[in-house]
Amino acid sequence: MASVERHQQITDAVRHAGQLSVAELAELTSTSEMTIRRDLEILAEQGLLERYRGGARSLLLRGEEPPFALRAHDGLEVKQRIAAAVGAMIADGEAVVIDSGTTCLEVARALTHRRLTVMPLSLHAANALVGAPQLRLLLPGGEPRPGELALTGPLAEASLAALRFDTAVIGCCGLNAANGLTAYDLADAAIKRAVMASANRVIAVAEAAKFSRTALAFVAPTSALHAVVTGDDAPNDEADALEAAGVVVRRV
Amino acid sequence: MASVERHQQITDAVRHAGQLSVAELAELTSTSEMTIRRDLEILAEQGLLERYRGGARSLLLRGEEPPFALRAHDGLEVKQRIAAAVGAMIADGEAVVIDSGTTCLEVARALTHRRLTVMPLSLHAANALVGAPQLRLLLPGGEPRPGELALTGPLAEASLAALRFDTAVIGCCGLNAANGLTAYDLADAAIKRAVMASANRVIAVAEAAKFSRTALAFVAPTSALHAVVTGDDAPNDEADALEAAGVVVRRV
DNA sequence: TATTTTGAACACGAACCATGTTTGTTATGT
DNA sequence: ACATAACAAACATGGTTCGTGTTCAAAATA
Repeated sequence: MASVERHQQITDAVRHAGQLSVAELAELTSTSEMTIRRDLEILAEQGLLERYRGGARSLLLRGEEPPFALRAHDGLEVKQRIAAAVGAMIADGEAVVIDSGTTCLEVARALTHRRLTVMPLSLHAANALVGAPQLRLLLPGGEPRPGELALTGPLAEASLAALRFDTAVIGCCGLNAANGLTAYDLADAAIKRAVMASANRVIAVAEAAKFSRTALAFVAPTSALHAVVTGDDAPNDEADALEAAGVVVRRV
Repeated sequence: MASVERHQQITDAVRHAGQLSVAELAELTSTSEMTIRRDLEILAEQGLLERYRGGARSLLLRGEEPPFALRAHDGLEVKQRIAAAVGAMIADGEAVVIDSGTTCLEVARALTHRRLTVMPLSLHAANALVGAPQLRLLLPGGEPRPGELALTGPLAEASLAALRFDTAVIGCCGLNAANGLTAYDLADAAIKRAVMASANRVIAVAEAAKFSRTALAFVAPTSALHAVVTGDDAPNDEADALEAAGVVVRRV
């Protein structure tokens, strides 16, 4: 599949330049203009960019969260390492709630063949877990946000309020000592808080980039976490601050 | 895809004979034994049959409900006609809850491009509706039953109890004047009752075969229904009995 | 131990997908 | 209104994948 990386290339180039012409993109990727047009059609359908006559402009604003399909393939190896480490921290028989997001989706995949009770908070993870023989799968209600398929809203919160989990695995958009754990989406932040309230142990997953980012919605201070699993390239000062706050830090 | 109809052929033959050898199946389908083995591996994974050395035996017991994947392609045209008719009975802007099952899945598909609020009771339907632009999608909580992916249990009932719908579309395993609406699964029957309690109007969908069948779990008498949509080959006496009970009957 | 069944490995062919080219249509600018 | 550029549909082509058959070594059964 050379096409997916060309799509990535186009998306990146358009995002960086703001807008680019079909001819420029054809030259950049050394393909025909027709191929570029077909690509742009697909990418526009995914909401990544907007076509205009002669080219396309990016719809990914600075600071805005890129769509799920894009993030899913980004840094997959790190996410899988993190997911494996989280899996090792969970004992058979536990009841686990897994947040939405691409890293948490990998965690769900890593737990597929375990003997556990699992409640995923996104349909992506739910679909990944369907059919797992030893797994007891539990779904919260809610409204799936387009693309992300994260279940939010009163129904989701009610589902969480009715349950108590051994472990919660939550993702985040930003995580640092100064601003705590933050999320892009307000409804998502509310869910994360509900999750943390109904779990005995909270494990946060966060690639290194998350430490230097802060999103709109505040969820909780870092002291509310019991453990953070991150990549081996996480900044030392943030890791130290977490440990000083009593959080177990695992770098993989 | 000639393979799917060969799978169907194998499943039917094995179910009819109880068990068959690899050689017999190879001759029946005029393929190689290796292909049969690969097919059996797939079918065994789906729980349709059980392999033993030299052949396979059916796991589909008489009277038991065949698995979802099998029913989904059976009588698809009728189901789609029924689904279209149901769609015509629903007005834009309504809040609709859609039951699990293959016929209801078609109803969900028929509503994809409508402007509605929809709560599907199975993950199959949920996945079919994800990404529909004009649709407000709402999911109940619950435990997805393997294969069927119908959401059941206390979480699902709680989600339903919190909502009021304009219309409920429910499927069934059996439907006739003598035994009312019946379902194979107890948990499913409980959900159907909850659905009916939280909807102003109840439309049941039922292919003709459902009228001559009665399943284990009683859900409700036919008088609890407002309308029944069925195929044009539905038995007259049952249709008359329904109309006598004040139920609108639509045959398509 | 002899025989049969099985599944992994390789090979072949068909179907499918992505790409490029051509051509007619549509939109834009002067 | 005309000329030009961009677009999209239609067709052809090359590459890839998927399904199937064959062969052979390993495993299970008698």
